[in-house]
Amino acid sequence: MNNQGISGTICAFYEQFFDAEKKIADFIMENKKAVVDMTVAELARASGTSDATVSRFCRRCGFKGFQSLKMDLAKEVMKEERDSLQVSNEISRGNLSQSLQNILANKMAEMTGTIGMMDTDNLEVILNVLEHAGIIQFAAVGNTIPVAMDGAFKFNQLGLRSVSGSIWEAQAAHAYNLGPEDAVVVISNSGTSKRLLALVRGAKENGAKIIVITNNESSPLARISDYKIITATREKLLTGEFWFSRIPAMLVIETLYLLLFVSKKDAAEHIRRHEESIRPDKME
Amino acid sequence: MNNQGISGTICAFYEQFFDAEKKIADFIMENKKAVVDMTVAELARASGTSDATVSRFCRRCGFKGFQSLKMDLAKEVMKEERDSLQVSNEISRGNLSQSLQNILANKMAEMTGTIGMMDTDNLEVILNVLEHAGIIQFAAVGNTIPVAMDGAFKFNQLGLRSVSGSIWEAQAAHAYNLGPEDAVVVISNSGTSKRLLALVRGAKENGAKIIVITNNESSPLARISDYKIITATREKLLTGEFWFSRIPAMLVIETLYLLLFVSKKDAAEHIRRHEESIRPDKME
DNA sequence: GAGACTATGAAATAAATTTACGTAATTGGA
DNA sequence: TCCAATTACGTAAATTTATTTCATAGTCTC
Repeated sequence: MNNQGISGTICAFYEQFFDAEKKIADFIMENKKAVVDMTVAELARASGTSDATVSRFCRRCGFKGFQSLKMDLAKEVMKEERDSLQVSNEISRGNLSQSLQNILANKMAEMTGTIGMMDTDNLEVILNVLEHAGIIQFAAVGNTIPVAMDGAFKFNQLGLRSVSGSIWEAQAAHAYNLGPEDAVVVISNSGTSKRLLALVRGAKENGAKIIVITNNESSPLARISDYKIITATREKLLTGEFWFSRIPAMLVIETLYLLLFVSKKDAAEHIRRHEESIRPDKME
Repeated sequence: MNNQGISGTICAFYEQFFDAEKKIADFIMENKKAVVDMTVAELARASGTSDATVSRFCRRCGFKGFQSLKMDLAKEVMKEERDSLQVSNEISRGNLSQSLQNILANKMAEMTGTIGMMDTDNLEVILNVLEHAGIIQFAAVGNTIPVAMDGAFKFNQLGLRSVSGSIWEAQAAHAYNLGPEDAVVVISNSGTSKRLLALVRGAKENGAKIIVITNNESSPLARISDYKIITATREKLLTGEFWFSRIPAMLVIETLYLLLFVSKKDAAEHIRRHEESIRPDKME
């Protein structure tokens, strides 16, 4: 059974092929992409040979049959496409298709980077803190507030008491009421927000544990916190100017959520009840 | 005719599959590599269904037939191999390192699927609508509200007037005030929220353009909307139970944002001014 | 509980692939 | 030059594989 690319096989055996087989080989090499959607009969006609020869050709190349060869060809086409796909930061309305691929590549890199930088020991400790916290406050300012809200939503669904808010004063007031058994998850790309820093200081004085999700390892917020998770946001690179991607922070939240979900025994039941509660708004 | 990724397609259509079709979908997702070398009959037996159902399944996913689906699957397997993205659903506290990789792989697959299913012509039209809208309302309910808020934040930064809110009544009241020059971006995984449907109907009666971001291609919201972008959320498969990933929807928002950013001449200036306005809260 | 509807699998049909077989062309030895 | 022997290759039959049809069992509705 063949397992190493048709092109290679064809080239290696080319001289041993009979005349009709060479015709088939030539046609495949010239029209890989089209052959993927052909039947034996079509390929036979297109290459000026016959069904039988095509079928025999596949066997002689080491494949189980025509379908098997086609599967291999499909993979090869994909491989070549991928290789010729150079990831760049170019985004334009002119070439939407390529721009989408570039955006995707950048987002994938952000996610890979974020997960890659996670230290499992550190993560383990953070998960423990969260699991045993009295209350978890998700804090953020500006356009990161949606991520904090999402965190509170998700954690409440798991059965972990959580709060968040869009008004800084209210968030701060709440933080000042926390105690040693509680935890604050601060989300801040830059890690330099004075308001979040004030909030964190207040919570810390009361003994609450501080977990920060930030893009900036050595920022004031990162330094003051007990535990940190560093994200790999790269919009600075993408547009040359500004941060705005919420995806890495969101990924961190979803990751914590998933890991807590699998270890918390009653999590599924909590989620089921939540789903039940929102069912009346759903159709069907 | 389907042109991108089975995983994405399966995730997007999963809810509208019948029971037997879900069995097939599940089996394919779990055994991609093996399915590439299977016949219809083999897949039917392996998934506990029948030949007829498998064949119908391929059609319903948008493929020309079983062979066509298999070609696509072969390509996808290759793509994942190249990215060394062996998507596994195993998540446990026991092996954090591996679990992180599995979570990452799933998230990457969600993103690849979501971007892959985007049709550039459709996207072009949507970008045009957004660029020329009088006001853009981002609407959502429940735990998707953070995504809508993020959308409004980002679009305002670009200089595109946008609103969102966390109170449904207020969102609905606003939607009823829109006119033909305005647009509503509705975000709903299931696409079945009665409240969002009511909101959309109101806006539509006033002539506003409706753009939906949903995981469910044939949901009531998707059908009533003028334009749709389908996401490939796969948490149903990941935990076997519930949807909760906001990342695909967020990716759509960020993608629209980036594409509008590069085509809108004054976008950079708008963002600069916004950054300036929040500087006082930043340290250093 | 009767009637309409529909999801599904068994069986029939259709399509595609492989195998069997025959032919024509080439080779080599008288 | 002519007659086996060989063999590359195509036609057509056989087989495998995929799709469509149709009957049924289950669900929903009135």
